[in-house]
Amino acid sequence: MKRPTIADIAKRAGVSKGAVSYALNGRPGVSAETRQRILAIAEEVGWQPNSAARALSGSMSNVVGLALCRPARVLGIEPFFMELISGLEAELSARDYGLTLQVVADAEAELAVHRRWWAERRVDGVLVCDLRVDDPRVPALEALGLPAVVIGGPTNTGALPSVWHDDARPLAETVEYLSALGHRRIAHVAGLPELLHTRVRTDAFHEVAARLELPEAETVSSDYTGEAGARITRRLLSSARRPTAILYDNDVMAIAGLGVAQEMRLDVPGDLSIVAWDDSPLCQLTHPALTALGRDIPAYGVIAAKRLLAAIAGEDVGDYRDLPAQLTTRGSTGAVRSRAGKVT
Amino acid sequence: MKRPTIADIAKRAGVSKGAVSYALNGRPGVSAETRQRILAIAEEVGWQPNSAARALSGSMSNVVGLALCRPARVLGIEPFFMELISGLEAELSARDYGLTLQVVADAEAELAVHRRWWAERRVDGVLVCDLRVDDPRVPALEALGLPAVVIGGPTNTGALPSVWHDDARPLAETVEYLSALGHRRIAHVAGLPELLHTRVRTDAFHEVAARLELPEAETVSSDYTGEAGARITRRLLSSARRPTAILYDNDVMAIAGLGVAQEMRLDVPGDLSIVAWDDSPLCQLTHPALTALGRDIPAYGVIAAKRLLAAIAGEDVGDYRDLPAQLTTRGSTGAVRSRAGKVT
DNA sequence: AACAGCTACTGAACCGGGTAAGTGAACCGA
DNA sequence: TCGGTTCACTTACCCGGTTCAGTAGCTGTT
Repeated sequence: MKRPTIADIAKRAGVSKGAVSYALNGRPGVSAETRQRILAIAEEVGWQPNSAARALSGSMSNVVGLALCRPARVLGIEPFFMELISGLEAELSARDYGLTLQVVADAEAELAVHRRWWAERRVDGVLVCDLRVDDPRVPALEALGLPAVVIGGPTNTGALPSVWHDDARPLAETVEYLSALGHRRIAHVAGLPELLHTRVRTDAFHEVAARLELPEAETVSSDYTGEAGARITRRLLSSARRPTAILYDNDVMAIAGLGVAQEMRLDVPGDLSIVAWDDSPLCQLTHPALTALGRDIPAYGVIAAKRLLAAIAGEDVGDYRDLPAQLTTRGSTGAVRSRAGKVT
Repeated sequence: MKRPTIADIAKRAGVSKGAVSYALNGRPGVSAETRQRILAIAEEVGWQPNSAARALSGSMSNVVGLALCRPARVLGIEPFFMELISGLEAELSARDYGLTLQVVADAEAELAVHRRWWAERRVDGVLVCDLRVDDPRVPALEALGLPAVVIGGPTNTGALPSVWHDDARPLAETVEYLSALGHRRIAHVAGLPELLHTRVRTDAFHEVAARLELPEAETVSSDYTGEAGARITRRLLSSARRPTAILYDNDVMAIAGLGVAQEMRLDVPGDLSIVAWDDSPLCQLTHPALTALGRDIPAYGVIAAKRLLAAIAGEDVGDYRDLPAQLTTRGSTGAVRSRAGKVT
């Protein structure tokens, strides 16, 4: 019942601790015969290395950290994080790495957690989500020398490697698609304005709006909750010159927006087209189903984990550009009705 | 830049390592004056205990483990797990405990993870989710002597303490409520049949159906996905004697079911009443909004964490019964239409 | 003065691995 | 036959804390 140590194995094999250590780690210094004997005993007694002892002498914890700073409600309802975690986990556990998770209140708390993890040598590296426009974590992590991979970017990441994807192009393509369907008044319900990807999307939105000469393009910030999505949609649709298409920065808000439109007796897509960013299974459950910009999030997590492990191993990891989001058209988008079109 | 150790502090304070250890841990053996001096130095150099060294000598890792065995898609879309994790985390981090997460493929893999964690002394205790009817993890964890708290139960948990809530009563109340609204043909779209709570709910459903003399009460198993919910709903509503009310074991299936009903031009709640188990914000985004059985999941997580920490501390922890789910009625349930009622 | 009892420490062992340096025996070439 | 090399180990110490057994110095008691 007591957990065996290498000393126990050494005693049973009639060799020293050192020999056992060499044998178990596949290092030279023991004969093939002795190695076999030691491995057999280790197997028999169910030996596993004590992680603390390994971490203490090897100065590696074989753990990476992920701190999330979103309120419980949002974390729960956003499939993104769990899908990302699934992907991270798949890669980490395949390489015998653990993942520790901490939910924090804000960016300062997250930084404090990183510092503590580092000082306590609890993790070998961290993943940084929700990159902010002027993110205090980037210079702090650089100063600490704690291996880190930023999920997002690729700008504003300092010297930290990033795993990113281009949001500007898919956004432009989506607006171009809506424009081709005849939409002239398009609104963008964006996410938290302090997040970098919100900035990227918003900038791209205004740029393409200018290019396509859509002077009434409007961006509104939100907090990703369904309530915010509903409230903003209600306001947008109540205005005299209401938009004929709305692009939401997550699926929950898009679903809420669809609900508001239906409550206001607007036909989707006849009177209003809706596009969601983040194509989770939820998008297929509504009626009409939501046209959405989707990516393979677990795969993104796998890449991020691979890169972080490489960075921990001391490799010189550069930025990695993942595939951009793909627009999947479903029932929520369509051509502008002639009447609605005429108002323009 | 190099992280300070107690030896560094000892040198600067002109005392021995032991004295520093006593001072930093608030134990007797040093004068108040010396203690102050040592604490000041520790503060100044930013000392934090090396977690590996502590774990090695103290034989406590200050980490608890949570293994989840659901596919990425389901994990992402079920708010339950993230909300639970938020709650767990709130309590754990307040007590300087970490949470390690692992996503696994099946119950055997989960057990293997528990064994490894135990053998490597990586965790001080584990949380067990998704209790199965005949769960191999229970006897295995008992045999290991690894502190564990089962989230679910209270039966089939052997000698392990559980944090549970009664599903039978809320289910019965829900069926009684539907019955009072005139529903006679009620279906139950249950979750994975191997999960204990599915069994509890299903048994309760048939018991109350017998009591209320609803011979056509039917339970169908599912895998919690929206696709399953849609498929089963389509089949139920296509039958000659279709149900007038359906109770779904999670919100995603309920939303999918609502979609199918609307696609089939059935009025909700006129032709069909819908109740969802798990009241996430999603339930309020549909039209009509979903009547749902909800609980405070983060609070449940806090309790589970408290209990696990108590069990780790060697306290004799008993089962804890949390509040049962509360039915929140919204637009998706209503009285049976006379025409529909007559069919009975 | 002798002794007990206390405080405030010190020194060393210990947790369970990793690893550099050292050792004895076998082997090998000149 | 002897020095050099390699092999297969052993020895001993390290990682950074915790903890237990001393111990020196002071106080109080009789």
